[in-house]
Amino acid sequence: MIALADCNNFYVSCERVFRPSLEGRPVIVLSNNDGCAVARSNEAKELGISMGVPYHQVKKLCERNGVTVLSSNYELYGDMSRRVVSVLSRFASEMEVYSIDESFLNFDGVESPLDLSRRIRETVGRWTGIPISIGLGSTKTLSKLANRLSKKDGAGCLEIRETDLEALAKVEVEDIWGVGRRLGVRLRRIGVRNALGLAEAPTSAIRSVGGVTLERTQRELGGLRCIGMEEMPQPKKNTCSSRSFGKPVTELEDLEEAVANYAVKASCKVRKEGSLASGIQVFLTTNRFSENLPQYANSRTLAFDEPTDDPIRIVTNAKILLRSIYRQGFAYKKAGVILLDLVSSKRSQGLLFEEHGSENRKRFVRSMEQVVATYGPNAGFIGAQGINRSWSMKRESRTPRYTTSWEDLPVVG
DNA sequence: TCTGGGGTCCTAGGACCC
DNA sequence: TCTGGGGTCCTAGGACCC
Repeated sequence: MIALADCNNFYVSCERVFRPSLEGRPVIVLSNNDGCAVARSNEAKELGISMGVPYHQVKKLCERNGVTVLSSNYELYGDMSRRVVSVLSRFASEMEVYSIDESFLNFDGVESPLDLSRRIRETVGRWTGIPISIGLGSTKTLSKLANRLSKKDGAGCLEIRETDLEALAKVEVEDIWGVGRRLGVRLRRIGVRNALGLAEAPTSAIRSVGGVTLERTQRELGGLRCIGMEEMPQPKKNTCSSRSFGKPVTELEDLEEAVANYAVKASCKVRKEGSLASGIQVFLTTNRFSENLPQYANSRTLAFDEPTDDPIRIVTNAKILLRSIYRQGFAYKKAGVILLDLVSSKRSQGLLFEEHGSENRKRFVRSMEQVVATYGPNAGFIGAQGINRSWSMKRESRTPRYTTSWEDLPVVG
């Protein structure tokens, strides 16, 4: 038996832990740049605010109905996620942290999975303040399905069997894990409308619609395990840092500043993972929604002569790539840096003739990191990152970092 | 006016090899 | 007149996930 533990309306629930007055009221959390609604309380869902809707489309609705609108606070959500994971890990010998708000737990051999689930749900709620739902099934896909059904009927914990045809028929085809909008359309075209339909369709038809991936999903619905548990997070193959700008950017100098910042951020990520990047890609794009404005998007890639995590080298190359794709006369909306083909720093092959002074450079980077860790990001940065940062994103109503910053600790009494 | 960010996997097609 | 067969590797694009 596999269990999927999923936090309810996760970002909203995190906010409510520290602002209990938001309980029972409509709340939404916006994506970066205050762009879209990415988390909604049940009350907000009832108002008809859909997942991913651009905020400007529902702004009036929110004001009319007294919806509390918050910018996203990823420091808080990341920390709350770690807490939930640490509680969950007490209850299962094998577990896979699947996303910031979901974990799979292996319940093979557990005598009464439903009882255990109820206990876990209660403990997580009491120890972290986060409400969760748990779905049970013989495969990952079925546990996801059970989880969805449990949220629908408010049970909190629910088990599904592949033989329970009635339950399978309740799940719309595009709500199945692994079936998105596109495949949903194509499946409906061949008469598959829900999970039962997918489970019972001829395999050859499923394969021609969605290849081996969809065939796997079909077998999982039938109770055959095709997707294994991954206890250890696999090392990343690429890492990306990108942001939309708070307002359109036209000047190369501003773009260079922004791209330098993304490059530094991406280089920090790979250093933390113990990886080195073999290549780098820089991309930029105008606002694709502004149909009446001239559009331009481009990207360019280059390979390093040896894998690296050196921020100065990465920034230098990022700027070279940016200049090669920048065109004057466009209002840019977004840019980003992707570090490609990451390899473990332990297994990396160096150049035959080592660059002189590279040890010093490494020591320098480490010292810089310590300075920033101790005194904050403004205590030391590369000149190319700029000081004004007029392009930086909007984040108008972020709550304090209650659990990760001394200045933001909540005060009791 | 305003529309997120960060990932993975699979497939088809082209370039190239002998 | 007749124009092979069997591979690998890379990339772009499309699908999905949260």
